[in-house]
Amino acid sequence: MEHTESRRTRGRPRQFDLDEAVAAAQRLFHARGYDAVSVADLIQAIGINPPSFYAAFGSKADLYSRVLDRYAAQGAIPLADLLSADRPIAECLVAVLEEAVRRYAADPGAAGCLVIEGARCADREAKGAAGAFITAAEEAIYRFVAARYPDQAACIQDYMSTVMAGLSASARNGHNLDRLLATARLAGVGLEQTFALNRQGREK
Amino acid sequence: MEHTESRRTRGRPRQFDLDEAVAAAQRLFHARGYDAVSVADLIQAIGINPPSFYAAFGSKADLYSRVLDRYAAQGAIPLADLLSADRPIAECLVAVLEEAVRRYAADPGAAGCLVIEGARCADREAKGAAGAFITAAEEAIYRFVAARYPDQAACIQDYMSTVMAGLSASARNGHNLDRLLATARLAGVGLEQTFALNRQGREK
DNA sequence: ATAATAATTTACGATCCGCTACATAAATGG
DNA sequence: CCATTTATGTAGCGGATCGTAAATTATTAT
Repeated sequence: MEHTESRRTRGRPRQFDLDEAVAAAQRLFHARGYDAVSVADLIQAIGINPPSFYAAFGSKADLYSRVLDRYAAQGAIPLADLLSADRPIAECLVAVLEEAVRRYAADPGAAGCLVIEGARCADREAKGAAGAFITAAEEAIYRFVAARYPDQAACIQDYMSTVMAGLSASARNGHNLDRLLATARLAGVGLEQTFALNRQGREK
Repeated sequence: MEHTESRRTRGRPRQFDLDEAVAAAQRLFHARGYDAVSVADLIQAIGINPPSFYAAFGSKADLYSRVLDRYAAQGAIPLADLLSADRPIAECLVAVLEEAVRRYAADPGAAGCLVIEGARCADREAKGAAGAFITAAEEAIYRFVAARYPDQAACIQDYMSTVMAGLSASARNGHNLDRLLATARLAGVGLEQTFALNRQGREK
């Protein structure tokens, strides 16, 4: 009926929608963080019983991994677009910060970054899964900067990571979009000056 | 013998040192965060049994409150000193960031800020206790800036909170002192330019 | 119809959690 | 010496949590 892909398989059909379940889990994880969400919470939110949960997802960490994939495919910051622009580097990086902030503040019930906050959990597996996404983003930023300013790339990568972690935390602490944007732009001053000075140095 | 204050009280004397116990709890809370430390962990680290724990501290949250007091008295950033200096505002604020970073990176086994990280926990009571310290620090920064630049104070307060949360997170993520210091100084550029521009505006 | 497959429901076992009851030990006050 | 007070150790209760075993139900294949 609903599934276009993979025509009728053998046994009893699943009575809940997989993507809806992952979406419900995503809302929970985003709102409370990985550790604070119990399997019981997930089961209740999805509306199924434990055996269905474990049969469908394997474990809480595996489900979280699916949530991250879903997020990457739908809600994540389009780093590739923002960084491939032919604008000045600092402008691109500030655009990343601003775009991040818009997402962090979009849902007051699930403030901050799903990935950054998820990486702070105690579970090794979930931490690794979220950490992989973070590492990928950091490497994208590194490569983007290193293409033109190899010496600055490492330090800018650290700076971007730190600022985004801070912005995510502040979003969780109730800062609204305007406050977060102001903070992000203030953080952008350091970026602008870094590359402005660098350009001066080259022109000398 | 050991206690100079309050000569011998009535009943059986306590067989463990209160401050040592609080110190052990502080190490645990700082290393793992509030939520990830169980009462069983604390009891084991202190070397006592549950009844002694509850008799002495009341609850995990109460003990955490004691830990925060101990931290404020010993390990916290001396905001009053750093901000009362007659140096330029931006310099003072950068000094705060640098001093913070030194503490965040001091113990690799307990990286980041005890208070900032503690405020992220799920327990309402502990969150409130840590939050009070954060609010006090934020207000100190606000007042310091507002004394000379009332219009900028709120935004600078947000910025400082965000950067410090980010630095604490990066410390937890393994950034060493040098990397953190570089990040803090880059964050300082935004502060310097804010007040440099402001001064220009006045002189016009 | 019967077998095979897979999801669902109910129920439960194992573990850990925070916390306390109870009896005991070690000190002081009369 | 006895009462009082306070801390300690053992043992365990009630609850939550994760995960699974067993029987049941719904669907497809032959």
